[in-house]
Amino acid sequence: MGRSPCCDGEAGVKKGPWTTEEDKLLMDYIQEKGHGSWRRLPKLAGLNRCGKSCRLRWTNYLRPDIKRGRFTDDEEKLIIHLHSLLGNKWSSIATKLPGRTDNEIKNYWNTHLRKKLLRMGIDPVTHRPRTDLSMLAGLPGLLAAAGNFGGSGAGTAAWDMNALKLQVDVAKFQLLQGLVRALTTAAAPAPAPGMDYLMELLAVSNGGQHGGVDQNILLQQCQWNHMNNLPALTSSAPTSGMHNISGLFDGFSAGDGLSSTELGGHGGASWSKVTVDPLMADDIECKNNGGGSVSCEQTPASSPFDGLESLNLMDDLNTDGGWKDLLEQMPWLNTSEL
DNA sequence: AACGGAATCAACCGCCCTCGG
DNA sequence: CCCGAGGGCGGTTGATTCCGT
Repeated sequence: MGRSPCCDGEAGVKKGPWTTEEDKLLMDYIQEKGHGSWRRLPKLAGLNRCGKSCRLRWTNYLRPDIKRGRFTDDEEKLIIHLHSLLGNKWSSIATKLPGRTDNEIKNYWNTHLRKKLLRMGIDPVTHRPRTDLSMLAGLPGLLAAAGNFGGSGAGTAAWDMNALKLQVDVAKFQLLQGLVRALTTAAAPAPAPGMDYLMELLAVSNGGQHGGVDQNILLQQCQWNHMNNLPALTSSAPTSGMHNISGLFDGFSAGDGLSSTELGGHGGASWSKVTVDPLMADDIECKNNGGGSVSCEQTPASSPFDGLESLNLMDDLNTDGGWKDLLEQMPWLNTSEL
């Protein structure tokens, strides 16, 4: 089809920043007569601008229902979540944030959120850990060196917190999270061997300090009982928007750098193949099969997001013999749910 | 105080889609 | 069905502001 002829060949049409006089002319005209045809509007309103420029100025700046000022935490989380589902569909995302324009959201994403995710080790395109799985190769060695995993109870050997801090990244964090979840639900002898150590690693990887993560919250998040402790990834009604979605982040926003989107949205989904889709809002059915085994069914064929959040931890584990070896030291651990 | 680089965001560009003739 | 006008969208630019040195 080619380019629109709009604004082409209109020599002498003004470009650049709008003056207050121009703003007033545009506001007055639209408020009195509506915008009608954008192409004809500039002439009728007495503006030396192209229609497209007028439309942009109105929709992104002059419209009376535009909300100004900082994005709230809830808005920020909603944008991240919607972006994980919709990608760069800024106009679609904007429809879920009343008063915000697609341009504003796009700018905010590019200047703040994208960088924030990158800093957290999350790929802003895929919303998954920037997983260079080769990085994981060293972890079993780390574990072996640091603690006495296969043997008698929690590891007690001295280990270098700072070295671990450097080496345990977000991807590892998620695998560790998986292990902890498995540990908490398997029919393990009590106390679960290695549990303390893994919790310690998680704390380190999440902030370098024991207090980096509320371990009770983490434990809750990791437990696998009837899936009741999973965040409310879906609801059976058209999502109540902010409320429902912000629930995904409960308990994980306290300045630790990782929200439960990362913990629950990715980690959780990776276990259960739950499709995280508040827009489609399909029901999910989970069945407790006993013995820590839970099966879930969802994903209507029509969902455009089928499989979007699916990721099989076992694939990751199988790519690395070291992890296999590690798991073999925990024979009581049922990995079938991974 | 001056400077330079980084961050911000309004505005523009160009492609795509829809719809009516 | 074809074509073109009009509008919408996502990507990019560049002027301005902020911030560290």
